[in-house]
Amino acid sequence: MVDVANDEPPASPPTVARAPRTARGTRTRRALLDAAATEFGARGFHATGITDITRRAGVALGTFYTWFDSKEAIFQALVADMSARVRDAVTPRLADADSAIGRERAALHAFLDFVAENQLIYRIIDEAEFVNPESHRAHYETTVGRIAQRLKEGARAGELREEVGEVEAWAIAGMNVFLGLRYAVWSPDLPAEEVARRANRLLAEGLARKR
Amino acid sequence: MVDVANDEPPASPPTVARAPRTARGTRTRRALLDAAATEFGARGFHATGITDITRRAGVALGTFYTWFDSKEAIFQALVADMSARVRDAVTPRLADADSAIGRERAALHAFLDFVAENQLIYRIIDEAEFVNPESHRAHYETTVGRIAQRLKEGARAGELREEVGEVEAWAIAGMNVFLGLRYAVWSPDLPAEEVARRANRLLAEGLARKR
Amino acid sequence: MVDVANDEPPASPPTVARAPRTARGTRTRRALLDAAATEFGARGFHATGITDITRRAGVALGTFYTWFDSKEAIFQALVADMSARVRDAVTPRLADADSAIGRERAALHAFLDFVAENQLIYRIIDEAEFVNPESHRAHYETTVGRIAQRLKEGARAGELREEVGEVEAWAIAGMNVFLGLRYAVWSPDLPAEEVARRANRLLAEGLARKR
Amino acid sequence: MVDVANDEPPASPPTVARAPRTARGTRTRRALLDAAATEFGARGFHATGITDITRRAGVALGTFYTWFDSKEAIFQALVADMSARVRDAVTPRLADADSAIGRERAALHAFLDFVAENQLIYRIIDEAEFVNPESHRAHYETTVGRIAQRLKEGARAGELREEVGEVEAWAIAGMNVFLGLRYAVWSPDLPAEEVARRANRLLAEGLARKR
DNA sequence: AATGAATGAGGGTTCATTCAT
DNA sequence: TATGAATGAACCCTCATTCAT
Repeated sequence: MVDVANDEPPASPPTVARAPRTARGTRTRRALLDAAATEFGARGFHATGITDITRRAGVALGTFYTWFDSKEAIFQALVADMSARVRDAVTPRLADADSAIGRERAALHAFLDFVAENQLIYRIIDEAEFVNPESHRAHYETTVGRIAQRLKEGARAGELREEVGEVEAWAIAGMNVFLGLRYAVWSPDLPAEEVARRANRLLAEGLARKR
Repeated sequence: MVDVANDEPPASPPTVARAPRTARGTRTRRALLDAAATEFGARGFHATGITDITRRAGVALGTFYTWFDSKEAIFQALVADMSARVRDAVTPRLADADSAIGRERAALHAFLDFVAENQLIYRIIDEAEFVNPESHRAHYETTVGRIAQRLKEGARAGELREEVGEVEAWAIAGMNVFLGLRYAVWSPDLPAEEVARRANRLLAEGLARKR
Repeated sequence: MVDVANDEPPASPPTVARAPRTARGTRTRRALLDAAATEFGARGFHATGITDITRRAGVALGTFYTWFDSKEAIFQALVADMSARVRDAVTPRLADADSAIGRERAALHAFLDFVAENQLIYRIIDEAEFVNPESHRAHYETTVGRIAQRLKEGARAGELREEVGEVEAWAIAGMNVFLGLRYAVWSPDLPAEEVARRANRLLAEGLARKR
Repeated sequence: MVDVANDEPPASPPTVARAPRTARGTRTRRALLDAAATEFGARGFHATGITDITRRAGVALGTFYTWFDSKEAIFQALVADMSARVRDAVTPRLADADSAIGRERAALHAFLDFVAENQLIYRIIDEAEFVNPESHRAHYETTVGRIAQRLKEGARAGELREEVGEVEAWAIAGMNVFLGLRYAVWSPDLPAEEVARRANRLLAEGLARKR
């Protein structure tokens, strides 16, 4: 209610987080991010309290706010982090393949492995749709962009049909995510390799019986 | 507005909601479900308060608990309802097609139409993953079950490869959902028909260039 | 962060408080106001917690927010209340006097009595300058307006100098308030009557020695 | 900007602040006091954080506690400083007048000028009533003491009525403060000179019409 | 069945102060 | 002296749920 003159611009823009200026700060910030990943992964965004995070990180409650503006801010930082980690888990495995179709198989396989190893925290990305839609959308647009890029290269190389594009890339992303949820999170009753092989055959030749 | 009446005996345990015994009760219960669909769709589960629902339904706060045990209970009822509505929107359109592949095209097209017409409330199903995982999983297992069923029939009819099965069905479900999110919710920059056509060609013959 | 369509106007304007619809509600709201007056008066706005108020009122914490939007809202309501009570304590006493100058004496005397009887809670009005400047200013502008009105009438009646006006009214208000603080709140080492008599002589004839 | 240096031995107990032993220390302490004056003036005591002060002063947060024991301590130091500054602004102007009544006019005029030039930070003194009552009371008792002293001298000189004393001094103080708030802070719609002239005529001869 | 007031645990955030460097 | 990270008690407010009418 009280409103008086303020002759200064409001500090710095509300970016995702404050940058540490000391080694200790860097350590603490990292500990908070790791703890948050575990807690959000285990209980979800809404059921996780700041105290859950700080307790796991081994710091006092107030310390949280030294490094993050809010619960949403750390969540957003985590989504970006996860997004990068998925990419880093997939990219190097693409080199294993020597064809456009094979690269998609390698990508799915790597993705399934990553999800299996990070079952809980992987879901952070999907929860972002309901917590921080921007970062969720940003993640998937980037991901699909990379798939589309690969498809285009496959087409240029004469391996894939000419008109493959964004629609096909979104379709592949959807396939991968659902297969990950079903076979890496819910019930791993098929080996990742087998799942990747079958899905890849669909990509390669479709479902129709050969005449 | 949204018709969430449930004319079938509920598949879920009767703890979810109480059955009305008067016409007035039926109206009130319906009003609450409609209001909840709109509010959950617009703001999401956690940002929606019981008062948002009762205000929109035009009843007093306490009345909510005459009809539903909890916020989760009404959400769960809505998910079941949405699930049925998606099915009811898709099933009749399958008859338009005269081949196994064509049926998947019809299914996707119908799904995209449904999502476009129910953009906000459709997302209730996806949010269920983080609010009420059981109903989310139940929805997708049922949905995928139906797809798998169709694929099996296509195989039996000699149209599809022999070994199509669950993996392919999950892949299709994922494709459909992501294409819905991208082209029916986020930015409808391609007509549903075109999206369905391209995705269906992928299913029919894969991505590889024909030799 | 999540921002979705909202097709309704935001309920009612944030007036000072919600109007009770039942007798019980009226009682509760009154109890909260009384408790708040006592607590704010004793500890000041910032040192008073909502729990101090609800504890004294004998209701649960959450009940506070059934009747008031915020701590500031109840404070504002109290200032308006106090303002009216001061006026109601002073106005009837004006009739005791039969001259313009005499009316100012009666007013000050009544004011001193009021402050003495309500030492603590009277200060709420002054604290408003730093908590809710609008209501503070509103109170004093109204008060001074009433004084100025009386002075004008005295001038019209030929009792006071022609040009008495707003400046004189503010001067009188200041006198009264400081005399109240000093002789009714801090140390009542002179009877109200004596204080009023001396201050009134100043108003009547000034300080200069008669030649 | 604001000069809050205190060149005199502090009248208050030495717990209020630590004395600098180096030139650098002196500069830092001064910077903190200046920053605090600006911030407290602009936002009030409670809305001002230590970080607001240190940020404006250009020092690190921890440095604050090198020079002041607490937020209250620096506030108290500021009140004492403001009190001295008001006095220093008024005292020399008394020499302009050659009568007891004239001295009160000069005092009010000087006070109005001071308040106009220091609108925001002047209010620190009044906020002290709710932050640090002792210093607030000390300020006004000193101020009123000086006024009473002048009145006594006027009486001794035969210019003022015999019995002028403390009551009249409090009345004058109240007048001055309210006129300052109204005509120097809120809306300067009359020149200080005119305000002082009218208020002084009230002091000189009262309000009654001359017969 | 419906109403609207009452409940109180819980949660996110602030901020004066302390401390290790 | 200065720095900036760390601390944790305190606080306001929300909201799902209960209850008396």
